[in-house]
Amino acid sequence: MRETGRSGCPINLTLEILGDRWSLIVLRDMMFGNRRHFRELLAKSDEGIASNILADRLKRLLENGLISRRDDASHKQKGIYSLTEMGISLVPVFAAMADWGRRFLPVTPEMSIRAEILAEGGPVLWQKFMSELRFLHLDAPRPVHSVLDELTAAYRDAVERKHAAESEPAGV
Amino acid sequence: MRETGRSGCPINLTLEILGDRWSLIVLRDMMFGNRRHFRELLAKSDEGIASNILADRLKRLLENGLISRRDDASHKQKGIYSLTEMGISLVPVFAAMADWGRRFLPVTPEMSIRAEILAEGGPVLWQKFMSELRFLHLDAPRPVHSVLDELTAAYRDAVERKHAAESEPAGV
DNA sequence: CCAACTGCTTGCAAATCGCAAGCGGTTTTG
DNA sequence: CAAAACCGCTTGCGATTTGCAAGCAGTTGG
Repeated sequence: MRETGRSGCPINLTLEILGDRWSLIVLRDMMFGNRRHFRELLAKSDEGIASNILADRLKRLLENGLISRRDDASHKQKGIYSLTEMGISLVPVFAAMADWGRRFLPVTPEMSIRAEILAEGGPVLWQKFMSELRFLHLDAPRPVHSVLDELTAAYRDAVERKHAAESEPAGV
Repeated sequence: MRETGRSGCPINLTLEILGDRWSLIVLRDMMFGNRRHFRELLAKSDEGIASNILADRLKRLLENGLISRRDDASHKQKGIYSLTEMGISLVPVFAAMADWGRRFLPVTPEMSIRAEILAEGGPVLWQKFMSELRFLHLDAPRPVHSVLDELTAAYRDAVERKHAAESEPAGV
């Protein structure tokens, strides 16, 4: 996308790789939604990325070393995308961005519950989550506790509470 | 730039505001370089933003509440841009991005010294820095210690060391 | 055999980008 | 006090990127 390196500033270099509307969305879905196939990333996204954009971003993320790709043994056409250590290391960035977003932007409660947990858990929880991602995406041993399950369960609870509240008569 | 909100996810909403190549560059220069005028942001940037892009980004950042603008009393044409609390609160995001960039991308040593200090200082240092930014950009009282001076001094030392090394004969 | 699905590409109009020049006005300089 | 420099910001324009829809060859499951 961009070929001319402008400066050696770490923030600038980070933005040259991730500074667009979709790259971090793709990584978010891989990281927090455990979406590993093209179609999963394409269809199950709340934001609706276009297929050509997704293909382009996956290519760029591959080239930049944030993700890797291998063939799915059970399906000759499927490819499985995995986070690399470089991609997994973005957890603190996501945590900081999500915490900022939930404090200053009109987020929905059920979408911000995971950001809240990550903010409260702090770096200790982030490290646990990163260990789990190394198990899911690399060949690291399984950790004793699943942060992803915890986050997903909290999200589902929030969605259920929302639906329950919506089906109740107003004002109760 | 973008008008359709896609989802209430905090990461998505953050990217709708800041997910482009230049918005965070502008905020970085205001925050770490204390650049407050249009021309300062235009000319003294290592990356060379175009003037129309800068004007557009300043407008968007104003609309989204990340910065404010007031007239410069000493110069009828100048406007002074300041970070709001919303903008100052991006310090942890910058720290996380800068730390990630310096670990995985080909940064130059003198440009990454500040990222290193911020990473080592952790949240305690970030809070000190944010207090200083509230003094510089809002009407908060002056803090006892200047993190910005510390960062700037370290950066200048690194630049001087670099120039000294370059003027030496090779291999010494 | 066939419908559904796989990752991914193509075509195209619209939006955005980077670059250069310029604008009316203000401040500094000689 | 006039010329030069500077101020924030806009305009024009060609090149790139985006969003959207459709489609492709190959694979799988019923």
